[in-house]
Amino acid sequence: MKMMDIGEVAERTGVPPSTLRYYEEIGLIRSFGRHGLRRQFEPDVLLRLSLIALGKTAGFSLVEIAAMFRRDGQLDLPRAELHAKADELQRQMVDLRVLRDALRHVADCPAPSHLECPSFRKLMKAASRTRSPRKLPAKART
Amino acid sequence: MKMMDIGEVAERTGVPPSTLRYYEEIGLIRSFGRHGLRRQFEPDVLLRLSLIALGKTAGFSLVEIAAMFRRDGQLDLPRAELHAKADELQRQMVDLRVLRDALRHVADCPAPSHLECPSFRKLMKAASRTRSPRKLPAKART
DNA sequence: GCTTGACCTCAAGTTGGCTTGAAGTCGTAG
DNA sequence: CTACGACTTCAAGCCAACTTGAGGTCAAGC
Repeated sequence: MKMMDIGEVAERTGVPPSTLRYYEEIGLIRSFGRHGLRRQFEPDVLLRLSLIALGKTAGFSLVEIAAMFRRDGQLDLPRAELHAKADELQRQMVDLRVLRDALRHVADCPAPSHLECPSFRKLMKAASRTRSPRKLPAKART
Repeated sequence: MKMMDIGEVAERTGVPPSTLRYYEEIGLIRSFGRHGLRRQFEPDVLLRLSLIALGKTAGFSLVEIAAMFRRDGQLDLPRAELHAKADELQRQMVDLRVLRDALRHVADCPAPSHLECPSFRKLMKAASRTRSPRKLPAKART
């Protein structure tokens, strides 16, 4: 039962204390009582934070992620939704490929104006067919 | 010189008038004078909006996109940067593939608890190595 | 027993990309 | 000529996911 202070959790996960408090506030994680004022976290929380990170990377909102945990901490993953998500990622990959090719073309095309280059226009058209992209959550740590 | 009202532009691009006004406000598009109060847009703007959409799909912010246009409407993209961007997209694709596979596994794995499934844990680890994901801008119109 | 510094709360602020609402203008079809 | 409806402005609101700041608490090491 080695409990951790919020600072230790932060250090071990890279998730800042303010965020951990926020996560607790919205019910995404739980602390196990206090030591004085201080929240005490069970080691459990580390795994849970990994799962949260995974979910975020996949483009789920915090609310969606919260819904995937059962009260016992087990995952309760909506299979159909996961498949949908995987398919969405697949489409995103296709879009990215088109885009990547477009950028590469633009970088190498000798045409005086990209806007007049037929193959660029074609690539653009392909790209404009893309599905509404879901937000891949940011936090590019700049 | 067939000018368009904002409504026509909206209809032809799917971008709502409020957004078009917002884009003009931040200098992302321009209108060519007014007819009475009404903005008049040149057909040009349609192409420009396609490019903007393309940029958004690639994960560029509106500010970044704005920086890619020269005053004459031409694109101004340094080759090196474009290649870098393309490479970034490539990495993003790889990350997405890992994630997609992880999701598919989770959706289909018969293990009683994902947390105990070795291959899930492995996928999680792989996913947690992913680069900082670029924001694919959202606003899936729900 | 006192200082220290890691924690605490709560409210408010931030960012990006828009949307909404109220109140006003104006070209055109009838 | 008048009504209509498509436009206009401007300020404010919204959302997610946090962060920041002010002011307070408290356990542990000296």
